[in-house]
Amino acid sequence: MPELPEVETIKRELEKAVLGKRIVEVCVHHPAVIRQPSVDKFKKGLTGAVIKNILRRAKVLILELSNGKSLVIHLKMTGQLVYPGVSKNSRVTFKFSDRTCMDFNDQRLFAELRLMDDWRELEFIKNLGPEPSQINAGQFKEMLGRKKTKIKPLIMDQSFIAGVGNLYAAEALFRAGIHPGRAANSLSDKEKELLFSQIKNTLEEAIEHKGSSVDQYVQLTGLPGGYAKYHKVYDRAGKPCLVCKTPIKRIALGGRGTYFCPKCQK
DNA sequence: AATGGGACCTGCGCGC
DNA sequence: TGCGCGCAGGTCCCAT
Repeated sequence: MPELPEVETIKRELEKAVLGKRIVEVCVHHPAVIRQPSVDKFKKGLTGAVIKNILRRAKVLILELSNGKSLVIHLKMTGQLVYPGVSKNSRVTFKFSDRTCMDFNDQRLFAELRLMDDWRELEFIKNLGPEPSQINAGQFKEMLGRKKTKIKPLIMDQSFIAGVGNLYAAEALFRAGIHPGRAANSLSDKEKELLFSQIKNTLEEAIEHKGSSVDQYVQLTGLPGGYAKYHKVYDRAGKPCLVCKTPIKRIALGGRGTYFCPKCQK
């Protein structure tokens, strides 16, 4: 499932691969993924446009175009962008003037593609909290202070802080030694600072390894990311903690699978 | 305000 | 062998 590191990886690869290219044709093989506007307007608005700028906000990719519009892509769980495209089971194919193409794939059809006049007007983007890289520990502490929510669902809340999903929330909490079910305002100042630095560290390390390939995520090239082998708790239920050998536990928090070490995380 | 659950969707792994 | 079930998770939406 693409979270901040996976989307950032794709963003950086897109900059190398398709920035400056002109889109000459868009083939929509599964219209359900086009959320805005109509499929027809989507295709017309993209055809002939040059990709001028590529941005990431939270888990959202934004391709700004020469005609002033933006292609806004949320991969959700199983969305993929692959370049050069192989046109096998793709939901959408983007063809460029140099005769190369890019595939958008999405097994489960949760992903969302939009063509917008101003991506900043997307409600989801308006409501996003800050990027972890754009705040400091003091600000993070202040944000946490007022919240009574359980800490793990809170750091996964995109309106609280942007880009952290289920996997990295679990990993960061393990590294900070904090139980995922703790009330946010029960964390000591020291724990808040540690959690903040571990969120940043975990995300940065994952970006260095080009993301975690669990489920469907692949890099733009179609190759898997390399970070999954460094996971300490995610998807390791029953396996020994890499620090203390206690079996990793799985519970549900906010309806999501939550992995933690009952001994290391208090 | 916070929390829980279901919905969206499909493929996979499990148990019988 | 084959079937049915639960599960996976990002986000939205509704109910409590």
